[in-house]
Amino acid sequence: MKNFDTVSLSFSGGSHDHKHCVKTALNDAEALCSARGARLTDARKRVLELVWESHHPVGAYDVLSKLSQESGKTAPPTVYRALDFLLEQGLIHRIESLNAYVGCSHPSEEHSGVFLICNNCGCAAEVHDSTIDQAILKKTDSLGFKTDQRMLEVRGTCPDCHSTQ
Amino acid sequence: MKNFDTVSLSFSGGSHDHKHCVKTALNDAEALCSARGARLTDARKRVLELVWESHHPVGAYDVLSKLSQESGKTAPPTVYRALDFLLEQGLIHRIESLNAYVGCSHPSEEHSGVFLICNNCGCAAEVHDSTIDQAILKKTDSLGFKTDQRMLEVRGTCPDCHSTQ
DNA sequence: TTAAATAATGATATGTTATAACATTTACAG
DNA sequence: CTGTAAATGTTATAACATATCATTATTTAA
Ligand SMILES: [Zn+2]
Ligand SMILES: [Zn+2]
Ligand SMILES: [Zn+2]
Ligand SMILES: [Zn+2]
Repeated sequence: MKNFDTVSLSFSGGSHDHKHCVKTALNDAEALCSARGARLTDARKRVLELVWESHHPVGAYDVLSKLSQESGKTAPPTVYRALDFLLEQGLIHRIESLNAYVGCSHPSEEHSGVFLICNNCGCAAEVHDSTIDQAILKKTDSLGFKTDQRMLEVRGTCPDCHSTQ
Repeated sequence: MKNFDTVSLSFSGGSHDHKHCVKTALNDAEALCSARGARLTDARKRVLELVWESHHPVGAYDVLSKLSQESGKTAPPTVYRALDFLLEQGLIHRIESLNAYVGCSHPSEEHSGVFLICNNCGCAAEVHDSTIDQAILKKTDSLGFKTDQRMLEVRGTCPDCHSTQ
C-alpha cells in the first residue's frame, strides 16, 4: 500500500475549485469501475455526484430528497443501494458518528483514513498517517485481535474556523 | 492523565466473574457522582446496570425493553436521558459503529479509549495506548486541527473467537 | 438470436434509532 | 413551607435503515 501521509483537503473548504474535485472523482470512479467490471450506472453515478457536492458529509436522506426533486418520487432503498455499491467500491466513506457519507479522493487504493470533522463548519477532511496505522496495528497485534476494518473519527475545530472565529 | 496502556477486558468474556465487574462499576459510579455533586438517581443507576449486563455493547432500545418489562411502559426519552447523563459523566461509552453503549471501567479519568469489537461474539474491549494517542495528536496538531473528541473503533475477531474457531 | 440467468431498479411496507415539545413530579436551598 | 431547578413522564414525530417482492435491464451461453 502506498504512503498516503497527506490531507485530501486542506480545510480550505470554501476557497478551492470544487468542480475539479468532483470531475476528478467521477473520472476516477468511471475508470476504476470499468477496470473492475463493476457497473457504475447512471443512478450510482448521480448519487456519487451528490455525495461529492461538497466536502461536508451528506446524509442518505439528503441525497434522497435531491433525487426526488430531480427525478420524481424516489424511495430509500434506491439511495441505500447506490451508497452500498459506492462503499463497496471504496468510492465513498461512511462517517459513523454522523450517519453520513463523503467522497473518497483516492479510491484506487485500499486504505483506512482518519476523518477530521469540524464541529463548527461541518467539513470533513480525510487524512492518512502511517504512524497512526502502525501504532494501532502494533496494539491490536499484541492483543491477538485480528482487524477487519477500523474507523477513526476526530471531532473538533478545523484550522479555518479556528483562525476566522 | 494516567497511563492506561491496558486492556479493560482480556476478551475472556465468558469466563470471568462479571458480577464483580458490575459491582465495581456501580460502586465507582456512586462515588464519582457523589464527589461531583451529580445525581445518580435510581433510573440512571438501573440503566447503568443494564448497560453493564455484559461486555457486549447494548442498544438503547434493548435497555428500553428491559425497563418496560420490569417497570411497565417506558418511553424512549427516559432511556436516552439516562444514557446522556451516563455519557456526560464518563460512566459509559457510545460505540458509534453499532449505535450502542458499553460501560467504562475507569470513569474517574478523562480518556479516549480504543474499542476492539469482535464481529463474531460481539464483545467489546476498551483499550488504551499512549502511542496511538500521541500519533493522532501529532497529526492533528500538525494540521492545526483542535480536537474535542475522537472515536477509534476496530472491528475484527477477538483472540477467544480466533482460537476456539 | 433467443432463452435463461443474473444484476439492477421500482415500490410498498416496516423496522430501528433518536429527539422535540410540553406537562408533571421531585429534590433541595433559602 | 415555598420558590426554583432538576428530573421524569407522556405523546408525537423525526431521522436513519432494511425486508420483501415485483419488474426491468444486462449479460451469458446454448
Ligand atoms: Zn479515501
Ligand atoms: Zn470548520
Ligand atoms: Zn466483566
Ligand atoms: Zn469474539
